[in-house]
Amino acid sequence: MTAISPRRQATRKRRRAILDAALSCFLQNGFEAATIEHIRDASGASFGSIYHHFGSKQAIAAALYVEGLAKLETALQHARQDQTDVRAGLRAQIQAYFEWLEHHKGMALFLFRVSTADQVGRAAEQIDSVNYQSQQKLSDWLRPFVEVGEVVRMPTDLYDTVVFGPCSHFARHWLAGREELRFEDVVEHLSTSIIRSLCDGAITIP
Amino acid sequence: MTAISPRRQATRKRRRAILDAALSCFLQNGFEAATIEHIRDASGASFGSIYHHFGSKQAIAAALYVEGLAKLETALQHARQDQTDVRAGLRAQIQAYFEWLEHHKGMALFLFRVSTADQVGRAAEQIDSVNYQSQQKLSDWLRPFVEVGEVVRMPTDLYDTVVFGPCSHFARHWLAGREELRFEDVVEHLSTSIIRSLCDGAITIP
Amino acid sequence: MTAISPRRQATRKRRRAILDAALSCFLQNGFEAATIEHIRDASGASFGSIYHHFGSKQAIAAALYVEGLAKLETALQHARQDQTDVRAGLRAQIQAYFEWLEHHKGMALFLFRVSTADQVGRAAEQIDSVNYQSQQKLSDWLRPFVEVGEVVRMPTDLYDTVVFGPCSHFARHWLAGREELRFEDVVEHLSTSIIRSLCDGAITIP
Amino acid sequence: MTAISPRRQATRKRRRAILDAALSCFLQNGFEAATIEHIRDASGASFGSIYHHFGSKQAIAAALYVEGLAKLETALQHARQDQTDVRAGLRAQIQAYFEWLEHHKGMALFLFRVSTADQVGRAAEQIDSVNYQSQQKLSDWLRPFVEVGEVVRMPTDLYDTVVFGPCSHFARHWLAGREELRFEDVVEHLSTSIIRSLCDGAITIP
DNA sequence: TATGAATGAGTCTTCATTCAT
DNA sequence: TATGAATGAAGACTCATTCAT
Repeated sequence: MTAISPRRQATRKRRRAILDAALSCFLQNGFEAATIEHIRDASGASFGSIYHHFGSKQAIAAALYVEGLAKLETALQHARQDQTDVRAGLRAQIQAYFEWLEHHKGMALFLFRVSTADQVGRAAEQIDSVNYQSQQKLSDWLRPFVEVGEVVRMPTDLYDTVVFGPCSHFARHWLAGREELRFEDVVEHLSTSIIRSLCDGAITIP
Repeated sequence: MTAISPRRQATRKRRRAILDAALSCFLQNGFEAATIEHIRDASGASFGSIYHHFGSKQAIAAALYVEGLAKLETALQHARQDQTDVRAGLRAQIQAYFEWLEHHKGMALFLFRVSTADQVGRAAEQIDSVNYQSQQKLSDWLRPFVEVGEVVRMPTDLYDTVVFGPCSHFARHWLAGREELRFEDVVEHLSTSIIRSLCDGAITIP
Repeated sequence: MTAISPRRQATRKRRRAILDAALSCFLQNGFEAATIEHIRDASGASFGSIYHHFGSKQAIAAALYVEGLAKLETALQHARQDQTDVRAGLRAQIQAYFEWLEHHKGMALFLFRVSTADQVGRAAEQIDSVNYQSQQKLSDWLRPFVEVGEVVRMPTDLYDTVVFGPCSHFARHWLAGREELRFEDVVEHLSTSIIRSLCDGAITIP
Repeated sequence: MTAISPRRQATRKRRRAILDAALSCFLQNGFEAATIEHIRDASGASFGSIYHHFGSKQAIAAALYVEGLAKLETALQHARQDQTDVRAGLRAQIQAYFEWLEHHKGMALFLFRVSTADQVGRAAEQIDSVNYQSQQKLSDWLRPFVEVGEVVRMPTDLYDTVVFGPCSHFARHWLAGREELRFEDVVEHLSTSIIRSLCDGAITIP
């Protein structure tokens, strides 16, 4: 529909190339160890071009982070969509979470690293905001089930903790290569465990 | 009892001062951004002295990490000790975990950062090992309860995930200043939730 | 009279905008620190446009310098014009000098800076020439008075020194914000002082 | 008397070498064009050493400026010392001024450049202060003569302007190679002119 | 053991200028 | 004429580490 000028098109490609190269470089040896020169070589762009588009190394990482988290969030959103059964919905989200991780290992590793990084600096607010929104979406989806008593009531913030706490904990170890369990088993066990922690014993409407 | 020579005493003090200064510096702007010069200024030691005692910046961080994790592990061990009731035992550990965090915020933050850092380098093995042992101790404590059917049976690795996944997830956010819930409430809710996920529905010997 | 094509008109406006923006930028942090990008942002022109009109950063500064010095020279010329009394004439020039400075602080500061700059480069000759002409005009105006003995005879070059040396010296300090004297007082004192140094004791035709 | 440790001695030499090299480099093509690498090559110090001792390129220039101005000030002080006759005293100072310039052309040029520079930044206060003190010393010396009516009374700040305004004005041109007058003549003419502007017509005690 | 001057490879970033559209 | 993406050489500055005293 919307015609995109070839100029714009080229710009977009450049940004993409830089982001991809940067992710690869950051994963190789970490953010600090990655140099703009590496990114330049990997992306085919020039120093000037990189700075023209992003302004700083930090900014590249931030852009990458926001993009990655948005994609993960989208995957979760898809899994949640149209789920009318809590248990099935939770299971679907957990499965989607691990599937996304499996298919985007690099980005996933990057997300974990950045989220605990000490040097997000200027980008911190932006990142906090994305995190917060993500948390909200889960609790929004759960609310109706809480209202009808199918899910235990607790402070809103904690739903994210209870659902994705175990998932991310395991994922960190797994991405670091410290786990060798079969993926399906983990999804199965954690789903069961998480569902139990949220739904069992909740007042069920008879 | 053991008489400590004043020489040894002084050495110990120096090391302590350097470690404390280093932790403070690492927390300020992160490991990479912290410079030996900052640590020197904060500790009162000289370049030479710092290198005499630790040999490298990495080594300071490693020493700090091992020390911190050991202390946390000790706290958990204390909480587990002599607990014969699973639920009470789990609750005690979770409470101990959060209490320790509350009293050692700086160190806790540092531990989280290092554990996901991309540049642990030489210290990686050491760190992995400490992590692994910590995981084992929890599952060792749980085993008897699993045997008697009070706790759900699942792959050994996952107990750590199910118990400390939610705790650490919340703790990360809390340490980053993104949470404002009362501490007791969190312990209460998470304990209940975790216990439910592990114990409820398990075959209880009548 | 002369009809100016709208094309020309636009061009002139652009040049003006760029020059004004450039002066402002140069004053902000100095010639070196000012970037074409700053000038672009301040002028509303694009990189390409700026280079189309001026060709280089140096050239912008040179254009600005020549324009400024010409204006100052014009002001002095006006003050000199038709003055048949040395003392009144000197006083008028000194007053004109300070008045111009007061009304063109930015440009004045810029002129001082460029005139002592170490990097005038290509524009050096042009600048020297303008300076030289200015010096000549003063001594030309003084010559008749020297001939009749109303003004002390000294090497031609020194008249500029004796008259504008004190003025510019004070002006530098004043523009740098290091002086708080009332303007009229300074003009008064310096005029008196300068006139005395040039005229008193000169052989007056009875 | 005071024994200086060889360590201190070496440090002093290093600083000296760096300052000398820097002055030479700054004069070559100006402050901006001079690179730390040039200074390193010219001084024999390393990058690190230069930064260890001065911290920044700016700081080197500032140190150089303060040192230079202090030396000039000392020369003037010497000239003033024990002068009980205003005219002789003024003449001595003016002569000292030009002699110092002649023997320290490089430093003199540097002083002029820095004093009108636009990028003194952090060092600005320090420089202002030195300038101010220099001004004060002249007016302090003149005060007694003003009191007895041998020198015209005017705002304190203006004495510096009236005396050194013409001198520095001429010196700038001369250092820039735009003047070819014999030195003694200039001193002679300017002294006479300045003395006349300050002393003639002043109420002389009969 | 303590001190702090010295080292120098390595980084990020800047910026005047060009040129295809 | 206008635009702004691209270029890439160049430079200031950093910092872990060493070592003579």
